[in-house]
Amino acid sequence: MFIETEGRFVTGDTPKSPRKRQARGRKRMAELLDAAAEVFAERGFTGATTNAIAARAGASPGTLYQFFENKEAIAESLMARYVERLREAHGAAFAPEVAKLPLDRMLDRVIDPLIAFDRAHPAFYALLADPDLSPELAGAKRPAQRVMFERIDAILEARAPDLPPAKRALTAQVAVHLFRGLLPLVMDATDDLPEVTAELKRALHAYLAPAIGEGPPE
Amino acid sequence: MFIETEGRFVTGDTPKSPRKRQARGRKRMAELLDAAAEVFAERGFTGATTNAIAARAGASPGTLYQFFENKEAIAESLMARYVERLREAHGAAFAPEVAKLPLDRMLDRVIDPLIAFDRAHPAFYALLADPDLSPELAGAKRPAQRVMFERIDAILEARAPDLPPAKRALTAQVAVHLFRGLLPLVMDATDDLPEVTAELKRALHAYLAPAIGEGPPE
DNA sequence: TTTAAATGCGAGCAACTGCTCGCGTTTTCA
DNA sequence: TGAAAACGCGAGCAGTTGCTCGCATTTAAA
Repeated sequence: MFIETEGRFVTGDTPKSPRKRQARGRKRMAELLDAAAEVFAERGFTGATTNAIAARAGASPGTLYQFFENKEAIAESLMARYVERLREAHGAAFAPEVAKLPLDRMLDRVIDPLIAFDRAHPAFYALLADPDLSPELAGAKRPAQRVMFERIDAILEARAPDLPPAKRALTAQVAVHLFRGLLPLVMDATDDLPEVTAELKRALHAYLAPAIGEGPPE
Repeated sequence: MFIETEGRFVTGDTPKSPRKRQARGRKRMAELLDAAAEVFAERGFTGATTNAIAARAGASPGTLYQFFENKEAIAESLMARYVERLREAHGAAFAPEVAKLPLDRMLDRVIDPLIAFDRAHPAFYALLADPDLSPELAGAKRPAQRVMFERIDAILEARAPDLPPAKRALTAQVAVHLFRGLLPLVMDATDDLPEVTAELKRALHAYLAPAIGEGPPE
């Protein structure tokens, strides 16, 4: 029926019978993903070694490959986990009511949790920012990009219903990239995080205000 | 006295005697850098193979390593070359007079050549965007970042002399990152390049206008 | 012309890395 | 309880990659 961890279908091939994971096995997978997050955050995707990930999790390479087809699959699973956590943790930031807030309030509600998430999960940022894996891991990155894009697009639709969809999509994409452009500053910030955050909001506010207005739509 | 291609000094060690390059040798170096630019653009830094670079230049690995200490040095030389070209080609975009233009004109003068340069030199973008090499190649990336930062900072100083230096530096850095954030869209754009460019300018205009005003300082 | 330095080659080394395979242990389930 | 399945190990394979080394050729200087 289905395959765990994004199993892929090969032409003319029935999907491999899904392996029945025991509680112990699922725990190991989680541990391996935790370890992978650490190593990816430290060395990036290409710099990370599957042996190192296994060792970090206190497991052997053989064990790792019992749960993940290959290195790429590890990153994919990790990204899937992040996307899931992002949805559940910050779906509230994009609740319908948010679209009715004044622009500055809205930005607070959207930006603050996102920054907190990125800073709490450096591997998420490392994988997203790494262009090496674009061809192979595009499939893993895309959902994460989608999450942000779609929700911002939805907010824009609520705020500026008259904006043509193409223009709205462009605006949403630009907004996402503006945010991501400042992420390096946000990630490196220490004492000056509040200032950098304020500047990020200022930039987004300035860009979005002409398109959707300062206040809520009447 | 000095060492070619960013020779480094090791503690308690006299710099290696600089090698006297012949015209033939300098030409080979240029060819190798051209080849490196192609391969870096196609595969990124880690994905690029020194053997592939040598082959692309019609040279052997041994020849390559006669001119470059190691793979990292290739990227460093290439970045140095780009920084030099950037300075000479677009120094005009940052001429003193530019600071006296209205903001939108100023952005045209600064942004258009930068976009043209980035699109003409994909390896430049590939190396700048690649986070893998951050630790090792930070030294090679920094000058490139500096070029943009310092000049924008200079413009800001001319336009808003009353802005505290710390605040001005932050604004300049944010502006650079906003630009870089939209670079992926700019690089991938085909038909819609004009729209993306316009959006980039819109964003920068909106962010900078409050700080330095629409028109030239009186 | 002589000679030392610069250029050039390419087989191949040493190290690394993703991943496998054989085998032993633990858990599930009938 | 017994077998099948899941879990676990780690030595090590196969492939890759940055880089070297011995040697040949070309060029610059004396």
